[in-house]
Amino acid sequence: MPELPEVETIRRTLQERILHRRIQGVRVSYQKVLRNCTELEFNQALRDREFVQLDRRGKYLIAYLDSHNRVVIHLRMTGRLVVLPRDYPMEKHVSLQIYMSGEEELRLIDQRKFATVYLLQEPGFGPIKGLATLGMEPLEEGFTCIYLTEQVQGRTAAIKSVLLDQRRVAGLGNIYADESLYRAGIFPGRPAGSLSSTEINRLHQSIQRVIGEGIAHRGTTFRDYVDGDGRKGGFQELLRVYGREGEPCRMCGEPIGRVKLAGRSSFYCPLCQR
DNA sequence: AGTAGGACCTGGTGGC
DNA sequence: TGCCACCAGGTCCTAC
Repeated sequence: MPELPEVETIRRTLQERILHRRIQGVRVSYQKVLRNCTELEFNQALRDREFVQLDRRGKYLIAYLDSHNRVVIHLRMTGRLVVLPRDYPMEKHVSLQIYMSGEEELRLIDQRKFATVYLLQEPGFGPIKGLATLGMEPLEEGFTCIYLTEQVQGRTAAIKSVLLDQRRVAGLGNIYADESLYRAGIFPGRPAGSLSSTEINRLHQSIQRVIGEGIAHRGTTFRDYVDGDGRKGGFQELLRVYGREGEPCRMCGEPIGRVKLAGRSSFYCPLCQR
């Protein structure tokens, strides 16, 4: 579900509510959510500790304990993280609860059970391959036109697939990739290597703008995304193509089209995107 | 090296 | 109302 702007919004809202609070224990109701440790090990590592820092890399959340151990969470499609009073009624699909001082708890709720949680007790991100191999983030200093050019040149794969490849650009998902390509006027199925330098420049600018605006609007609630406070995002009002099949393009009025690329729906304007 | 397809899961929607 | 096929914002693995 959440892409970079949503995960960043969750990070910002959550850090106010979980940092520097004593962890009293954990409860794992879906065992497979823990990918590299048992419930017992997880409980032992967290109990009587506190989180001191909450970072984000791509779509991963990284929570640092005062022991220097780290908890890494990826929400995948439907994961949600919310802080609630301990006696708040249990929702369906709760995978994990972390009990904190102050009679509150952090809940991981995940309808499709794809979300993953790791406990890292050694330096580095080795055990989490996707995290260890992430590319540049759109708003990171190193994400330059030159960098993007290196990522696309010589590739025959569709530019959309390249944008979704987290090793090349960290944090884009289906929504923000489509919105970036629309704003750059590039058809998602174009071979990446066929983009001119002008198009790469436009795409670079579009990605940064779309991600920046996405964060400013606290993410996109297309289905059920909410931040750590339970609030919906606002960027869905600003979507130009995603989910708008058949509706008029805001630039030219042509009905928005949809194609399957790499198994994913891609929305685009047949006239504005070449 | 690339890419297509299946796997991981559940629920909502639309067709009949 | 019931049943069924299909769809979903992500990533990983295997097979070609």
